[in-house]
Amino acid sequence: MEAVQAVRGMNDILPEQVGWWQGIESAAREVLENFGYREMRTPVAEKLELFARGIGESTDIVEKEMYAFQDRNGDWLALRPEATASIVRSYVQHKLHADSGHCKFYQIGPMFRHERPQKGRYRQFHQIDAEVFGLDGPMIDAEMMHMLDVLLERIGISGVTLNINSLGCAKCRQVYREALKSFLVEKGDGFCGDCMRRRETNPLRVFDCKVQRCGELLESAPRLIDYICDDCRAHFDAVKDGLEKLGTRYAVNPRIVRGLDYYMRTTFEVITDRLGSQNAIGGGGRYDGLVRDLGGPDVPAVGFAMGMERLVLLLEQEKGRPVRLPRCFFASLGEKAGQSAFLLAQQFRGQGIETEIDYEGRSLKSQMRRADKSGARYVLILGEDELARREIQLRDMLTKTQRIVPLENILETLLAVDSEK
RNA sequence: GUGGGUGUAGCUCAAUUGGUUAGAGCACUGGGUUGUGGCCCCAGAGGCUGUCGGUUCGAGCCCGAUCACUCACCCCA
Repeated sequence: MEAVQAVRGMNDILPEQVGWWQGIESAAREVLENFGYREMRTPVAEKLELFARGIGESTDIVEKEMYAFQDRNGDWLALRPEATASIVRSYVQHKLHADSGHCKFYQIGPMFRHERPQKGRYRQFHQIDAEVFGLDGPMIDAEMMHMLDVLLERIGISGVTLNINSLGCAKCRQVYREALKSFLVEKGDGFCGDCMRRRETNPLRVFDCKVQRCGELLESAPRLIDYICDDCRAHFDAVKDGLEKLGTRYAVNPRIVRGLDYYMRTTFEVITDRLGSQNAIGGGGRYDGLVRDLGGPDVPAVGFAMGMERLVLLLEQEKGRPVRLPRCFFASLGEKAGQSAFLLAQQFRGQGIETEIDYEGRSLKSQMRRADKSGARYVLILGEDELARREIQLRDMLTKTQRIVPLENILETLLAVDSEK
């Protein structure tokens, strides 16, 4: 009988790793709530149309990476490839914009893209996602990036760089696109095949190219920064000013272009050099037109997403795994003592003391070995002799000291001994 | 979707030019101590060498296919 395997690119997170995940999630909740964000949980599947409209028909995500399928009614659905479209949909559907001036939401959960897996990139992956609706000023852009900085520090990740850029608004970007396009045509066939193709489909993306020659040619390319209109420039300057006042270090990087259609003005990425070619651990930007495009009011918005797998990979490089250890381990000899130990262990757990026990009636030596491996600080040994005398042995595995305690006092004694340490 | 690399015990890896019964370390189980952990010693268990086909007297090793993993491209978190 052949065993069934997990789906390609969709991974189990086993107990020995789950500590990282719990740490990241609790840090994220703490920091985001602290900045006024509230959690929202949307379904993992949506109407296919939502993503097609929200992310952009011509993006790679929509064109070839979506988990799309027909349900039994024949409706086209898709597993969400990112969270923003869903959150916007929910925001519009429940008319949350009626509540107050602005809204801040976050969401933590799995996303799905049918790509070829590699290091730091999987078909089911997890994101921490935050969105703000109703604010068009630069302060929130700066605050959001600052929050990202705070969050990463709280999680315990260092050595990353915040790169920022401005894409301008629809108007100035149009002017720039034309200028860039004619530059690319002028330079002709010096560029790689991919860039030649991008020239027609999405010229801005040439800045993402990793081919060295293309990078060199682009040195003299027109810069978006020089083309953005006065309003956009003022916005960008104010974002940078805000970051400086908040003490958040950043680098202006004109190559931060982002793959989703809806971005405008501020875009940013948090980059690391320790993850191979998947170097972005988080990214986001402003998308003022999207809510309207998805049938809602004309509300400005900013958001970001962080890749949790990539955070875990970084944490693993830096530190040893966090392991959870039981406090107590019950060892017993004989059937009657085993029963008593079993009931005592439940009492301990009832008091919130993490407790493990041998269930199999093994030799004491073997139980001690297991106790040691479990990492428990205290072992409680109950044999027939102790039971007859209404006593129990309390052994401290660290100090290797052992004492006899009356059975009815064991809980209080343990609590007293443990709190001294 | 395209290209490279790798598949041998739970894990990390050996196995001479193709040659008899595929080994080791770690981990696991038991014992050395009638009831006491780590170190040490002894023993045990654990494998269709990813799968299918081919070449050969003979394949873990060579060839083909397939699957999986992995890295990179593309793209992105």
